[in-house]
Amino acid sequence: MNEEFIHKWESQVKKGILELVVLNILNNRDYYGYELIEEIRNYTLIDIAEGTLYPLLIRLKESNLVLSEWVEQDSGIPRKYYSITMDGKTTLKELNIYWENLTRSIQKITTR
Amino acid sequence: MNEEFIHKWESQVKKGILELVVLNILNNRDYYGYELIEEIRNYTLIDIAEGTLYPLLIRLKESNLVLSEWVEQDSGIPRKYYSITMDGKTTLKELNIYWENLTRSIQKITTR
DNA sequence: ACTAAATACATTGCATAGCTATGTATTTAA
DNA sequence: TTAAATACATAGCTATGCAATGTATTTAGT
Repeated sequence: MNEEFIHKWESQVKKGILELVVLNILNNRDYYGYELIEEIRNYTLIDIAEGTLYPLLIRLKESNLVLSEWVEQDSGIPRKYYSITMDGKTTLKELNIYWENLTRSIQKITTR
Repeated sequence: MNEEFIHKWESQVKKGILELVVLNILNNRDYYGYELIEEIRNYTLIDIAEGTLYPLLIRLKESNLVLSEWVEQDSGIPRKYYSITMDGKTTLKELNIYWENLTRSIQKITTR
């Protein structure tokens, strides 16, 4: 068993998948960044680094798939909430279709 | 719908996944590179570029997950056949476990 | 009261992998 | 005879995850 290979591979596998995960979570309700990290860890056991998530959210915004809004708190640091756009929803549908076909075909290979 | 985003995303999603696919296919029998491209296209509809596969196979070999052997043909160009190693098999089991957990958790997010 | 941890955002630089383009060489089909 | 297919390979570009680092506020522990 090649531990180093597996470690690097796990990082590579996350590329692209994290955007899929974030968009799907934002499709349910609005989240702020720090909250998303916890939510993703709870749902997928993926420990997403802050240095990964914040640039990711900026990319999604620049692609017009999400919007962001600063929200002051009664107590504590202001939070930047993200919401999915109409374009984000239609794009997400395409991603989910691609993902489903991909996982189904890989399923066939791993179990035959 | 953001076509450009989707196009880039599909490339990113393949990172890591292609190694999983190749190792799983090699787990059944030996293949040569050019043959793998066709096999992957048939099974997964993923059109893998030659410039992607050959470096990938070299990486797998350098990680001792596969072996390669030149095989002369009665007619035509010699083929370099790849076979999975013992280390490759145990590593692949780990990758498949990670992959199954990952896809199962994403499944929960996309359908809730 | 002081300190460490948690919360909440962000950026820089590195390592890695997919893709296009290009190259070599042989064989087959038009 | 020319184009396409077979079969291998590499260079450079682009994009993303991650560790490290930074700022600032709030909360919990001693």
